[in-house]
This record gives sequence, C-alpha cells and structure tokens, in this order.
Amino acid sequence: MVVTRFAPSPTGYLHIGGLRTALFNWLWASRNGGKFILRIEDTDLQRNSEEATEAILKAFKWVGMDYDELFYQSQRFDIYKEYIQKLLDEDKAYYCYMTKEELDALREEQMKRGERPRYDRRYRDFKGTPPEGVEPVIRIKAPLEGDIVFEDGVKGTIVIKAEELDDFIIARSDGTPTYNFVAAIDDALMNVTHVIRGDDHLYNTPKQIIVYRALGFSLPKFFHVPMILNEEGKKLSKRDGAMDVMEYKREGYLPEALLNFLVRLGWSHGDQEIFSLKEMKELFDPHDINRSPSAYNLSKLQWLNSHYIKNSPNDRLVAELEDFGVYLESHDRKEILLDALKERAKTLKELAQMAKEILKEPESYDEKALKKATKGDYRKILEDFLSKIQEGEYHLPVDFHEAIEEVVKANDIGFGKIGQPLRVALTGKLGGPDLADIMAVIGKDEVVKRVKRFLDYTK
RNA sequence: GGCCCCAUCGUCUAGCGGUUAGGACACCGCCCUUUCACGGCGGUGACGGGGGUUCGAGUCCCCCUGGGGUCACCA
Repeated sequence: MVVTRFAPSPTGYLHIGGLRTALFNWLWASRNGGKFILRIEDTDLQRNSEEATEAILKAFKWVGMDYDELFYQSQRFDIYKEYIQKLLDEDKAYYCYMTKEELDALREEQMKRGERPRYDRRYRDFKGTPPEGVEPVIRIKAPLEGDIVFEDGVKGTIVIKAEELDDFIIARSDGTPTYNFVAAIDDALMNVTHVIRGDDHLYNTPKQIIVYRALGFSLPKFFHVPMILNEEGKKLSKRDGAMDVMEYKREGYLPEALLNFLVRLGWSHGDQEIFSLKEMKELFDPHDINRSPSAYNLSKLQWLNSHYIKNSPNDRLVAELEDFGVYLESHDRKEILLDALKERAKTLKELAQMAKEILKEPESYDEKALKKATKGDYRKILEDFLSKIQEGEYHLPVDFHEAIEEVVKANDIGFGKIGQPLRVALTGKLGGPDLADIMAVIGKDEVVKRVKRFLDYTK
C-alpha cells in the first residue's frame, strides 16, 4: 500500500510551500488508494507551540485535506529511546562528551583554516573515563568512507560522499531525540513508501539513510520538490506578502483555486490548467514533478480564483460572503445580484465589496463620473425616467430595461445618454453590472430615491 | 567558501534528436456591449553563453555564467 506523509514542525502557520508538499503527498496517496499521514514534528520542546499546531490543522481543514492518521512525535519519545538504546547496545552509536563551547571552538578553528566545520569524531571509540559534569549527547556512527547513493524520483541519482557527513547527533544532552533520527524511525515504523518533501531536505536524506541502515529498515522512495520562489525569482519570504495559507481565506480566495494554483507549480499534465480535485487525484504523479524551482505569481492565482467564483453556485457564494460582511440569505433578488457580480470578481472580498456598493446607496459620487454624467439634458432624461417608472409595476430586469428603452425612444437619444447619469445616480460611479439588473435588485422605490437624491445633489 | 541541485516567452509550463518551439496567466489590439467585466478573435514575446557528439540539437556531454539549497544539541 502506498503511504505518504506530511511532517511539519509546529513553529508557525502553515505556509504556501508547505501546503503544496502536503497536497502532493495527499494526492499521491489518494490516487493509489493509499494512506496519508499527518505527523507533527514537535521534538524540539523549546520551539514548537500548540497554537502553531492548531493553525496547521485549521489550514488543512479549510482546504479540505483530510488525513488518515495524525501523530505527534512528542508522544513517541519512548519508541525513539528504545531505538537509541538499540544502537548504543550494538555499538552503532556512542556518547559524546564534547560541550557546546568546545564544539564552537573547534568549528571556529576549522573555519579559520578554511575547512568545512564539523565534528571530529573524537569520542567515536572513546574507552576512557568520561569528563565530570558533562551531560553527553548521543551520536550515530556514520560510515567513514564510501558514498551514500540514492535514487530521487525528481532529481535522479544522488551521490553524497561519506566525508561530507559526520557523526550527527541523534539525542540531545537532555535525552530528547533529534529530527533526522526520528524522521527516519517514524517513516520506517509508519511504513511510509513515498517521502515527498521540499528539496531543502535533500541533505538530510543521506543522514536518514544512515539511520535506516543502522536499524535494518528498508528505504522509501524519495522525491525532493524544488522550492517555490517569489515573483522576482528569489527565495520566498515573509515580505512577499501572503505566506500563511489562512491569509488566502481572508483575502477571499477559494480553497480549490489555491490548490489548483499550487498543483500547477512544478507539475503539469500537458496543456491542462484547470484541475478539479477529482482530476488532480486521478492525474497527479510525483515522478512528473519538475526539477527546477518555480516562481509564485499572483495574477495566475487570481485568474484561477475568478474562474472558480464564476463557476460557483450562488448558494455557495451566499455562504462564503458572510465572512465578508454581506448577508444575502433572505434577499429575494440575490440570484440576479450574484449572477451579475460573479462574472467580474477576482476574489470573494471584491465580490463582497461590489455587492455592498449596489445594496447601499452611494455615500458620494465619483468626481470623474459626475462630470461625465451631468452633461447635456441629463436632468430631463432622468426626470422622464422617474415619472415613467413611478406610473406602473416594475420588478424584473426586463421591466426596467423596457422603461429605459421607452425613454430612449421618446427622447430620440442613444442608450448612453441615459445610461451614464442613471448609473452614477444609482451607484456613484461608472462601470458595473447591467443597469436593469441593479434596479431589479434594489427595487423601484430605492431607484426613485437614489435618482431623486442625485438630481437634488447636482442641482 | 566546500558540497549538491537547477536553467524554454515577464511568469507557470509542453517538448523526451528532425516541431513554422505549443498552451496558460499577464500585456496590447479588435469584436461583443449603455459602462465595467465576462466571452470570442488576433498580436508582442523564450530555448543564458561557449565548446563538443551527430547528417541533424531546446533535447545528449563538458566548461562558463546566473539562480537556488545545505553545511546546528532547528526541523
């Protein structure tokens, strides 16, 4: 069975790059009818926080990614201890009594000599009496010579010389195990078959392989996914705007748009751009992941988002808009409103803004729009229109449309002559949905009220 | 700096020795239209440079250049 996992350390929110690797793992498990594990890597008691874990779980929930199992490494220390002891017993790991200060000094000296800083293995075969008052760390015996070779599903064959590695620490002096050790143990114990992760982990892989071998575990397949760059092609950082996945929710993005955007970063399927969740699950294959890093680009995300908004049923939009302060549930013209608006919104936030601009009478009139709207005999035209609609029943867009047509005909003018002043009177600015739709949404009385107010204002 | 990875339009990418180098976003123009959008049609625009291999290289090899990653008692 295919088993994948996403293993974040809870030190902050879930960021966009993390979400993509999680997505890749999730999709691959799903495609194979396998299992997707979420594993919280909280072995460093100093750094991780419960809020961060909550934030990650919340983000998963928002995008709709479900996991089959959830683990916290902090609850598995007993297991790790057992394996550390096993390595100690088998002489594959050892206590190292070098203090942090001594290590720092060694590093500094090595740097001065132009060497690569690393532990010199001085306690590897230490048989004497340990120094007093030093709580030792435990190091693993890494191979002294040869190469560590593995096949990466994205990058191809990776060869790391043994000299590049040192006897890295598997347990801190306080007894807690470290990342490279526990990651390997858990991936093995949880029967993870495909490790898909950021390529910043490429160098951890040989270290983890050392652990696998020392314990006789069989290796999973590795896929190291290139990082996501910012729009300038540099490393993505907090300054590049939205890093937190939940920020996209706040900005009015639909989760399916975000996922669609992310799945196409570093992966493609011919010329296809739009992928439903179902299609992603059927088509995604980590073997097709690109070898080169890709840059984040907001306008593509916006395009995708507007696509998904356009294709959302109105009742979904009604529900989504409540997060943005627009409540349409009981509005009897919400279908007309939403149909007119969803064609032109890039985000839910914009959609909400546009809805508000129609539902509420304008607080002010845009200066430029005012100039354009108050040319010629706009007053007479608007007054004609007013007396026209005050006579009869006007409810549907077609009713209002007819009213406009009649005024146009009676005055022998173009549609624009009444369109512009009417639009500004109604919404305070140029641009926006069909006038007849707007009027049907707000109703005849409100139309009359707004036009009168406009006439008054421009007197 | 050592080691490693990467390199097609501005961006995401297709390409897997022989293509007028294709698509998408963005941008520009035209059409549709009461406006703004949507939509339709069209356009600008790329194989980083230099050597090889080959009858023939975006595709294979080497070098350069340029990006990126990594060198913790973090993960």
